Amino acid sequence: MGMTTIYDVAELAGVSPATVSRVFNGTSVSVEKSKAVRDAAKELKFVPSRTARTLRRQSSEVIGLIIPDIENPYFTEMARGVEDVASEAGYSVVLCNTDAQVDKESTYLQIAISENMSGVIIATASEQSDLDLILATGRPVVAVDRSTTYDVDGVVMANRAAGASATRALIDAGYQRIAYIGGPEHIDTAAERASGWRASLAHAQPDADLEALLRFATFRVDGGRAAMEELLSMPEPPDAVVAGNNLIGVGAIQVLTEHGLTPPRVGVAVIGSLPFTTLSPTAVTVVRLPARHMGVTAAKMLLERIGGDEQPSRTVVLRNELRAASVPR
Amino acid sequence: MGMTTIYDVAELAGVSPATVSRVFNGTSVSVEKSKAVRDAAKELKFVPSRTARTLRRQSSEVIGLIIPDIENPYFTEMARGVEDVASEAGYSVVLCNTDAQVDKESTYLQIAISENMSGVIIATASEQSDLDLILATGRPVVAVDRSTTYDVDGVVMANRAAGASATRALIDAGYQRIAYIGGPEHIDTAAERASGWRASLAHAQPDADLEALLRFATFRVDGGRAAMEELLSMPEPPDAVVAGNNLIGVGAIQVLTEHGLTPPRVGVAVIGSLPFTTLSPTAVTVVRLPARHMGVTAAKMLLERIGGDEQPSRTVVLRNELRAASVPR
DNA sequence: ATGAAAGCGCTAACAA
DNA sequence: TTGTTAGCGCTTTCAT
Repeated sequence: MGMTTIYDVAELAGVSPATVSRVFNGTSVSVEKSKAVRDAAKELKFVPSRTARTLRRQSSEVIGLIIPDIENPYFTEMARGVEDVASEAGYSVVLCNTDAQVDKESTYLQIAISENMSGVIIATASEQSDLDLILATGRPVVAVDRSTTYDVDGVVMANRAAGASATRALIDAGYQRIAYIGGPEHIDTAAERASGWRASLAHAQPDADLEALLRFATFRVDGGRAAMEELLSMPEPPDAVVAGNNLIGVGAIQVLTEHGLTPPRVGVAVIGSLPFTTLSPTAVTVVRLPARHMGVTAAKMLLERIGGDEQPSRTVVLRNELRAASVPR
Repeated sequence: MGMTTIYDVAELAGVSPATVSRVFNGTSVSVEKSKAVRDAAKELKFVPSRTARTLRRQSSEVIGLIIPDIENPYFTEMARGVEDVASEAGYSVVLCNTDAQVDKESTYLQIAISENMSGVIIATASEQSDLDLILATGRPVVAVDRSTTYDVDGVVMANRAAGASATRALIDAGYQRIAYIGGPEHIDTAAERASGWRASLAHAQPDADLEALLRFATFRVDGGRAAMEELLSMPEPPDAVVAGNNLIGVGAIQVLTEHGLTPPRVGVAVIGSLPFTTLSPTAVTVVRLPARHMGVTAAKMLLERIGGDEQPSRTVVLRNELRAASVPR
């Protein structure tokens, strides 16, 4: 029960505790002693205490990944990217789910400090997110998906371009009344994507009443469902819709299917991938967002900062990839 | 940069470090001193070091959740359940993704020990999984989804029943040649679900050649796709299929859709939910597995053990819920 | 109720 | 190369 320590190993191996520590940290130790230590460690099933090491070093090989919705495949795909890079570098990743609540987010940021994590990658819960405390500790922070008002590194999608090209694909396919269901207005990604839709549509149809075709929802399946129902109940319903994220897209398509309006009868373009869709892949236009790549990029940037990189903060904007529906209307 | 400690707070508040500690641990301190300490702590933006506390106490308010596939919604749904219960009790959850690899799993189990986590919830990567080391430390372990040969608490689904009722639903709907695509044969959940299928089908069709209709795949979308393609290329293809998990189901339905055999033209029953499907919910039979509930149950059991509960180990089997397709063939 | 002091397991500066 | 030793920040006995 009482864990075995470097002192136990040292005694069995006939060396000092410091030598044991050195063996496990790769600093110069003679071959014989090194072997003696390893043998003793194996014999005693020694597992070094990260806790003690962290306390001593004032830093742990752990990075925090703070996201608003762990059940959204977009974020889990990103988490995979982060994890792959981090574990390659010997870091472990603590995944924290905020449910888009600022107070939960604050708690996790405190924990990051309190556990001496070396850095944090965060998709902020809202504009209200408070990074002051963690930045005051000098820990590096990388913002993903959403940008912040803080002077930190960031990795974001080309959101306006995504909204624009999704919309253009529907225009090119001949749809006339193209609605937009976006995420919460106060989230910058949502606003930017909507502005891309607005620009494309205004360009093609200068006289269209855009605001009548615009809905804001939560970034969740039920948000997409509710907004789609509402759009269908309009006196003059849209003949196509752009979904502001993957889950909204799922909800919208579900409702359309239930109403017998399976795409492409009503045109659908989704910003974000639908990894678990059962639709024919050619029925819906998708603007693929490179979520995994976002995670990989963020993790690399964070590790550079942890390594002492002091250059001015950067924001990387990731290109997205249009896959237009190929089935004729 | 150097973090503020209880010593700094103590000095500002004019008390001893021990008193500061007591304030943050809820032991008896006079009202005035308590207030002085809180004020000083706020002023200095004091964040107590979990690392130091963990080292001293030899235990941290962290539980490890080790799963084979973080991108599978089944596991993220479960993670939500774990997280909700844990954070309610003041614990944080570290999510560890093993990719179904035993060596990654061992690494995470070592980290759990090394970080003094209070316990672990694990969906084992395989039969080879090695829990000896962590059990030797006396830490509680709860096995989820898959059972183990170790004497630990467990929470599992009623897998055989799930396989049987999925199959029966297809039989009742009038399908004749009902294939099965299961997960890897060596994983017990996969084997049990398959045996449920086998039993139901053998009962209804004593002369059927079951093995010709059985395929094993990975528990992933591509596994389902490959197996379904193979089934369709048989001289006498099946007219229905049972998918051994959610991702296999997605893959199978994708392939069917691409071949113009949208359910219910070919009958489909899936063991597990399809949270992001865009199908009409009535076209496919689903055996809902209560993943969130599994997480909740496991977390509660683990917390009881952490609290000192010493009763003999238990395994909870969770009931599932059949939602038969309601669209006629 | 409060303070003094020891020590959790490790690392790193200093000596040898 | 190796050992000795002083903490990292906290909790917790033991006195007071």
